[in-house]
Amino acid sequence: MKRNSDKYNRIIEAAVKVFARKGFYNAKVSEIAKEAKVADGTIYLYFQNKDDILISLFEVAMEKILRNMKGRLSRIEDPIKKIELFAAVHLELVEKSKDLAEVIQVEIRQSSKFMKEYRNDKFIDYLNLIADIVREGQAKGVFRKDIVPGIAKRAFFGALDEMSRYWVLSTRRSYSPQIAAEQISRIFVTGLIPHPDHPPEGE
Amino acid sequence: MKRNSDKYNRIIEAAVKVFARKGFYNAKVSEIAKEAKVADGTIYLYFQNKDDILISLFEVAMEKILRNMKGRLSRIEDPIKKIELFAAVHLELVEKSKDLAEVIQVEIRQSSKFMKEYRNDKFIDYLNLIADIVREGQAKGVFRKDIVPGIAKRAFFGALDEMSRYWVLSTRRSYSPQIAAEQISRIFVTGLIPHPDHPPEGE
Amino acid sequence: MKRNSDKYNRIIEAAVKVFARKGFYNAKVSEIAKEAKVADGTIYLYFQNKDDILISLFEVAMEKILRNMKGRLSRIEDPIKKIELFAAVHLELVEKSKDLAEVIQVEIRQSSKFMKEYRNDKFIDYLNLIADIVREGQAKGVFRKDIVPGIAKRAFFGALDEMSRYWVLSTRRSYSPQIAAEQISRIFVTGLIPHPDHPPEGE
Amino acid sequence: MKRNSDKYNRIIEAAVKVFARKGFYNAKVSEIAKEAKVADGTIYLYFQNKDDILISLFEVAMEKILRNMKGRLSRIEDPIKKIELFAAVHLELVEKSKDLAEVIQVEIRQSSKFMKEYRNDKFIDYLNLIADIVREGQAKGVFRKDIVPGIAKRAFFGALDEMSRYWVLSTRRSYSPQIAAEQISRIFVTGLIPHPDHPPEGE
DNA sequence: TATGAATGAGAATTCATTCAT
DNA sequence: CATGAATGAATTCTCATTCAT
Repeated sequence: MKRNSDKYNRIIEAAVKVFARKGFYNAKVSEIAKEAKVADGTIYLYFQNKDDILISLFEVAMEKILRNMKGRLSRIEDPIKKIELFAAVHLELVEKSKDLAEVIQVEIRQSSKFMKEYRNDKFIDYLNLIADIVREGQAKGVFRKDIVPGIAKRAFFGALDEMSRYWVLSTRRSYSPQIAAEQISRIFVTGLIPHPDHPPEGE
Repeated sequence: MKRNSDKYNRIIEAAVKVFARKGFYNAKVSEIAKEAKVADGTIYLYFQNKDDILISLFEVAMEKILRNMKGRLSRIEDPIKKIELFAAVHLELVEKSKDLAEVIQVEIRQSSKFMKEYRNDKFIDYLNLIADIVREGQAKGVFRKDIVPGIAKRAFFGALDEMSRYWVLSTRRSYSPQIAAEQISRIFVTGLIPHPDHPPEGE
Repeated sequence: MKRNSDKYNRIIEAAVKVFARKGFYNAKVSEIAKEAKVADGTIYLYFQNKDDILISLFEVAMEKILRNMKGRLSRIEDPIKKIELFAAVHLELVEKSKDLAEVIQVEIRQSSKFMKEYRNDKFIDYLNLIADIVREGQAKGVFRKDIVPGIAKRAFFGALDEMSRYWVLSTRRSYSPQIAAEQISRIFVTGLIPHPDHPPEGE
Repeated sequence: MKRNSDKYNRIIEAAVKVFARKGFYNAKVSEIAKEAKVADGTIYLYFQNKDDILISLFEVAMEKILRNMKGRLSRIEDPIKKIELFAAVHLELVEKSKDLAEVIQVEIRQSSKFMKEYRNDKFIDYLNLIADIVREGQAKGVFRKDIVPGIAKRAFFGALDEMSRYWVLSTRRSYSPQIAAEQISRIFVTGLIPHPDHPPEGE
């Protein structure tokens, strides 16, 4: 419904704030309404129910994130640089949109309800960007062929995601997104073992 | 509370099942009681409230997991083998205790409520097992020194954890725990780039 | 809360009936809702909780009683007649509003909870109407000066109140409010001992 | 059951404390048990249920109070002195046994439940001690005959009782029991109007 | 479209009472 | 007699959702 209305977006934005603050189950619809400066009932003109707010919020956000990431990746050739870019962009985004990151991280995943009943295509697409990079690297002979892209994508995403969770849930933050991104992509690209062809960067 | 009785454990086990099936917020205390074959009120002789069931469950489980993992790691010297073992043991455990894994994954680690309000020492200890391996490897000159253990531990754990989430939340399972563990530790140890000293697949 | 609606008053009136019938602790909120013909939840739009219903009920009633009593007393000069009037009005009110009287009598007083935690200003004001009459009488030389108004007010109110309790809690009623009021004020004004200047009234 | 057992009395005494502290409805049987240093179940060997504790407590106490008051009154001839004695003894007792007084006052006498359902003979006997004094005074020509003893007894008791309530529920206490007793009996005996034969203050 | 008062289903928790030991 | 772990009925209050205005 009316996805472009001003109120639709206000409600989404309000929901991001409230869900991040309270968590999905402890957030009240009336609180979102208040934050969005609309009446409680108005929310039900734009969303079917509370669940639908969360799902819509997620889809709208992932749509944007996905488009952005695709665009940025398309301008690069080197699979290694793509991996590095993915990490950097992902963690910057988390850094810039803390509330949104928290909701996506915590609330969407938490609801086994959603993850089980709801086919999370956008998220799968996002993961597959990584698998595509890996496959591309393998085709180009840059990446080793004994790594399964379907596992590598989860491993790489999981690594970034755990870093995000740490930022999102703890108040302090020991490492900058740049450093974290660089470290994580370095581990993935060259591994923990010293690599003759790839001496550590910047040293 | 009187932890002597077997009722305490029966309730914990019932809670694992019910939380895994329904999620924390959709699980009813009376359902846990029924599953544990005790009266509703009995639960409150052993736990302060619903939250306390979840937290206790987590602590009891992490205690055991932590002790087991420590024991297994202590019998190995080689940091590379330790990384491989960690991955294998972690994923086997998830495989063996699906319900428990799901509850820990989804309901506790993903819960803003619990992760924000409650100091999760056991989990931190678990993560630090990884940091310790990395540090040890660096000290022995086996691992590169430009990797920050505090980031590596999260990256490695996150990779395993995302793999688990996939198993736990999807019904099908494309890869065996053994293969996943082996792949993930390979990526971490040697990276995506072909490594002259470490040809693929243990040859 | 929105006191404009007639629902507020309907709930108060329903609560008076139900509390009188069952007592505060044995009254169910759902019963009050039913009696007021509103949904259970509606009560919580107008009152914070069950306690608040009782307190609000009390304040609303005392407000009215206090205003009425003040108005009636202000039209009289003679302190003796004021004492007589107070007794008459108080007991008539009890007679006319049995349920309300019972709730005020029994439920509010009973709750040590309420009487201890809740500063019962309206009731104190009501008592002080009596102290004022006594003081006025002493100033005018009509009442003896060796009586402490702060004790006399409690003695007089207590006498009326015990009479009320008797009516409210027993089903039968041996004496009319008029006779009781007249007897009690007579005792207070002239005492038990035959008084030369004040021969018994009406004989 | 076993009214003379040590435990019976310990439970009664514990109940007095707990009911005074929390009120009947907010008092927990287990709390009484704890205070009495017996097991929860033991209470049910001596009392049928929670109500029965309150009623028994009341009967035991009234029995004693009644016997004491009767004994003291029987040693005096003058009805005026008897009135004075009654007031003094009643208020002293309240003073000495605060908890007990509060429970009788607030929890029993103010309880619709108990006062409606339960025929309160001991209390009626106590009130009738006053009626008897009045009647005796009237027979001896000391008290005026136009006062109805059945009303006077409630008025006098109510006056004392309101004074007690004040002490019991407020923490401070403005007047000593002696002064209050003396004032209240003075009002009852001679009234508010200056009385030629009875100048103030016992002269 | 927008409102927000009203609804009422639903669930956690308490605690008097029981009964096996 | 005494215990206290276990029971489960019972009730307040919340909050997503509706619908008359």
